[in-house]
Amino acid sequence: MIRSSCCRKLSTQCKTNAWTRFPQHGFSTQSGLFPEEHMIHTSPQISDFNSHAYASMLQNCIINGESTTGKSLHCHILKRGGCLDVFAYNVLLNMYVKSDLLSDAHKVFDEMPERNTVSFVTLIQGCAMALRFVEGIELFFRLHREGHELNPFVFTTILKVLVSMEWAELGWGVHACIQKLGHGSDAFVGTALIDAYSACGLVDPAREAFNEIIHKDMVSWTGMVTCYAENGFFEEALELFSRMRMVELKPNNFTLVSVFKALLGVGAVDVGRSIHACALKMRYEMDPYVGAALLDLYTKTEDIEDARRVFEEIPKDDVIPWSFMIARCSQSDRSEEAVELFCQMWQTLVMPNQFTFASVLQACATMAGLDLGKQIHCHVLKVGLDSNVFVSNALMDVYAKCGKMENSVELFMESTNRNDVTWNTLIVGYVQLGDGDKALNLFLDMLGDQVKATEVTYSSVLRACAGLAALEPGTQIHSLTIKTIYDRDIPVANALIDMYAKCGSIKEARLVFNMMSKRDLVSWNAMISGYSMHGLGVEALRIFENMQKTGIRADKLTFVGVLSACSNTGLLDKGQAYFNSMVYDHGIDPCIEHYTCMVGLLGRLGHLDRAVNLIEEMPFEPTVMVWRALLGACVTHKDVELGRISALRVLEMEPQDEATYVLLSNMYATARRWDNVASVRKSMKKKGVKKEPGLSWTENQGTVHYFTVGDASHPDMRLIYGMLEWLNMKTKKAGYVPNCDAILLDVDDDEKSRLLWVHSERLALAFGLIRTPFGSPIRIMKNLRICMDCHAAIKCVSKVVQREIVIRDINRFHHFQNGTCSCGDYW
DNA sequence: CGGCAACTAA
Repeated sequence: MIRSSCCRKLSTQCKTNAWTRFPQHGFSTQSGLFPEEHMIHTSPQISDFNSHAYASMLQNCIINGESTTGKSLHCHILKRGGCLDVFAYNVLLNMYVKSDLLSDAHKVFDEMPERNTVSFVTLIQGCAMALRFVEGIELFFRLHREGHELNPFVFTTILKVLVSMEWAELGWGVHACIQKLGHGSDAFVGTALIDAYSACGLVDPAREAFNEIIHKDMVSWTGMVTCYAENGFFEEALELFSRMRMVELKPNNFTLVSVFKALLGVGAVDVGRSIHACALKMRYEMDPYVGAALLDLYTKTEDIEDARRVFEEIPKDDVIPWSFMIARCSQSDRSEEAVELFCQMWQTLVMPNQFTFASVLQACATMAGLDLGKQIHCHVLKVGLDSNVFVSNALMDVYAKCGKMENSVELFMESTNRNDVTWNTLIVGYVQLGDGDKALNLFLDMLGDQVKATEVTYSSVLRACAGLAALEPGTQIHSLTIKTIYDRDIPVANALIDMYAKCGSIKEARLVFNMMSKRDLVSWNAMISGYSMHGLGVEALRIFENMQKTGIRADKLTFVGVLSACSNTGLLDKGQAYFNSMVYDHGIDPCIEHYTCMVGLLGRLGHLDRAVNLIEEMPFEPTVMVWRALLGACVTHKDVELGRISALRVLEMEPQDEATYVLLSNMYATARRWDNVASVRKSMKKKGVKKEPGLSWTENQGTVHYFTVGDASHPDMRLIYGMLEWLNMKTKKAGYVPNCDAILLDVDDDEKSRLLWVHSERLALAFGLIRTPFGSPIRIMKNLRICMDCHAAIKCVSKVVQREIVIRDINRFHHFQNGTCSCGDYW
């Protein structure tokens, strides 16, 4: 009687707690799986405290996922002071484990009057589900210590835990134990072993485990096929699959997934199609995993139509097929399609996840679709995924690629989750927009924030250095890459070659190139165009010939380098031959850059008529670069009329291009057509052409020293002007005659000569001569084309002072040495 | 009363 009243009391308690708060999980009369409330009091089994009845009711709770009901049953048992048998306790334990209530499970486990192997295995499962692997392992040891039976269930369970922990050492011990007990022949244990070895990439031991299984079932075969497929043994996977069919085991959906993966690995799409047909016959086409594997197969082999067909067929109530298609479209340059799919998905009410957003935003970034990006940004906020690091990185990338760095920075400032990609996105954004200074500052902040720089970081900041022609920072970053071993990364090494070449250290560039153990197309292209921009055409062509021997196929950019090397060096026959070879041997359609090189090459050697013919013949509208190339040739070869036409074409496209006015004026002056010189000056004034201030700079001991024309602001100015006086005297003696045509101002020749000697590049040169040790090269950068007279003067200086002088102007590098320049006086 | 295998990926 006492028991009964307790029970009544408890049942009302439970009713208020469970029934009112969770009506949907309460005692369900409709399901018929649980007795109605009054039945608890009247049921004879329960009043007799029948463990078996509780066990079966708890089992029903597990099947139906009714943890609340299970809990109240537990309450009943406790209140009645009842003592279940070990079987019923195990079911109770399992009920808590399956309801993700590990601490309750632990409590039950501790309170059980006796435990058996099943109790341990059940709790270990719970620990594994809650990712508390160490606890699981401890229970395994305790099970062993307390002398419970080590049956196959124990091993399948513990092997799974070990795989999750990636604890191989203990795995071997467990395998030894399995063999000692002879459980290796058990299909379940054997398959768990296969999976464990597969996860470690140990295919041979997995195969041994497979061979030991006496009665191999479907799962064992599939496990082994999967092991091969996962570890890149695609042929073996397919071979085992066909053997499996010979023993007349029908593959299931699991098998098919691995087979499709293996087929993708060997690129056998056609076989894939026939197995796809089998899958249809076996009605597995609606399995989401099979669907995803098929999408994987068809999208990776560029067979988008088949992929689309699969996609149309399979169920789309899950985010994965959508994400899959969107991701693959974004990655394979079908951004519009990716966006379209995203819109469709949005309408089906399937919730996009972080992957979906990251992928569709990637498509937006590729398309530079700002409005679209903003709309998706709104969706991201709505869904609350804006704090996800992948999504916010992708958003930052969209804004950066659309040139909206301020928005990108804003997101960066707000972000609470940052990783290396976050920093890289911003750095790459600045580099792409040509803001190298900001990129480098951000790199320093990144290092200060203890974020590890990656290959992407290094190659980007090196690109920034290349753009800024900043040799010293570039060299420092080079040492950082060596320290972190990232210098062995091909893109980083390629960026180093480019950086050294663009900073004037072509020898260092070659050194990096030589040190590379593996080179790709970009490495060769970087080296070829590096030599080309330094006027070392013969070296460039030698590199190109070596490249041919490696079997790496040349592309458009390779030939831009090769042809500009010919152009910069004046190798007409070779240039023509390479141009033909490009078209006929390499099957590359010439683009406007190739034609520009050829126009420059013909023009440089005085074949102005042929250059004009080529312009007329080429299948493109000539760009400003083409006309500039022709203008340069006209200046050199004193063809005033053609030069005038070329200059007008340039000015039509870029009316504010001061350099062109200067060239035009110089040309007229050389031809002594003074009235034309005056009209050029007039039209410059009329059009309000702003002279871009000429700026030259040189690095010295970590500081960049800038000079403008006639600059007197540098602290070493007295020394610099002293040096210039001395150079003036020495070069005059060595035969240098000032070319006053380079000065457009209407002043007398003495004054013109004086003005020439305060050109920014000469100030920088004088500073370099004062501040650098004898014998070391002097590197100067200029933001405009080097002036003709400076070019002549510096050639002379290089002989007088016996120093190598490297000047990078807006077009190329000039290596002055012993009275000559690597450009051969043509640039 | 307990155990083994498969999907996207910035």
